Amino acid sequence: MFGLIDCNNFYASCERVFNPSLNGKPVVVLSNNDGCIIARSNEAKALGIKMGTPAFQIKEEVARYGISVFSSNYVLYGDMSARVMSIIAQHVPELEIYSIDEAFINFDGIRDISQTGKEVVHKVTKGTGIPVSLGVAPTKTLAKLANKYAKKYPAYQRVCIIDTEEKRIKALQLCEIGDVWGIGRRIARKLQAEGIFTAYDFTLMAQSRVRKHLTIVGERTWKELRGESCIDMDAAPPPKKQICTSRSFGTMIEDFESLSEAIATHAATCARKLREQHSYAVSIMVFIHTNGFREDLPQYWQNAVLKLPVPTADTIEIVQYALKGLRQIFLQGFRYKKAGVIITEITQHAQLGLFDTVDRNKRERLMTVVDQINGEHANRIKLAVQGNGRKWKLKQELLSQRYTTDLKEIINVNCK
DNA sequence: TCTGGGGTCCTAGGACCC
DNA sequence: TCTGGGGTCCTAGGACCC
Repeated sequence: MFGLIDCNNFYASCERVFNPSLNGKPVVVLSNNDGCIIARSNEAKALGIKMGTPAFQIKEEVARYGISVFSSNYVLYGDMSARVMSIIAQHVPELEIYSIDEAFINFDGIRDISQTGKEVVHKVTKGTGIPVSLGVAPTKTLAKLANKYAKKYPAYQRVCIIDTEEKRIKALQLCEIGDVWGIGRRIARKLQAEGIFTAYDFTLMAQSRVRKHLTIVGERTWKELRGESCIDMDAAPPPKKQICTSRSFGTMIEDFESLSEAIATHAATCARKLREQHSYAVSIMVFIHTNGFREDLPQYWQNAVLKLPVPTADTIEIVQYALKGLRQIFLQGFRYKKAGVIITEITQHAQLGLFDTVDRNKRERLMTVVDQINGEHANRIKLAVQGNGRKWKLKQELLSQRYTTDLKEIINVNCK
């Protein structure tokens, strides 16, 4: 049996842990640059605040209902996530961290799943202050579904188990087709046009028709919903095949100087991510573009791909090549909104070059030391060309404190 | 004024090979 | 009317996830 445990309204819940006066009140968290809504408390959902809505469009509701609004605080959420995951790991035989707020659990070999499940949910909530829910079923897709019901119906007390044919069919009949894991907006619309409205309807389709119209991806979902497990546990995720770092700017920028600071910073982040998974970049892509929403302004979207002479994870080298790419595509006279670096080709083996002029052993030792220091104090060591980001940094006007990772921002309790 | 960021997988079609 | 067959690799685009 598979379990899916996930944190309820994770980012909003993190903000509440350190600010209990927000309990019972509507809370929303914004995307990078304070752009749009990416997390909502139940109270905010009840007010009809939709996921993905641009922040400026809900100004009126914020004032009228007293909604608390936060910028994303990924340092805080990442740390809270690690705490949640480590508590879960203490109670179950196998754990697959699926995203910042979700994990699959392998319940094989556990005698009383209901008892263990309830215990895990209780321990996490007690240990971190983050409410979680658990769904259990014979396949991952059904576990996702069970999780939805664990959240939706209070009677389940946050743990819902689909362990009989009767429960499986009931769950499928109550589930709209678009709510199934693996069925997105496009395919949901396509299926609805053919008269398929629930997950149950979908499982009654002929396998050949599913295969033909939805490819083997849809076929897998179809099988999983029928109780045949096709998606296994993946305890140690394989190294990434592509690594991307990009950001929109807080304000639009025009000068090459600021753009190169941003590109250098993103390239340095990519290099660090590469080293974390012990990989090397074979080729990289640099892109810049203007603000597509501003139809009144001249537009420019461009990218450059560069092959590295020798596969590398060296910050200095990757930054050099990224800036070379930027020089190839930069044009004066546009107001840029976003820039990024993508490592498009990755290898696990550093093949040395015959005409290589870089002392790679020395550089690797240097990077190890840099990573060590930056591991303790983020961004303490960086290249001068990365600059200070004053002109292009993110907009984060509503940021909460990094309560758990910075002594200077630790929670302050006044006892009178 | 203001609209996120980082991934994966699959397919179709073209280029190229023997 | 007629134009091999079978295979690989690459890329762009589409779909999905959180």
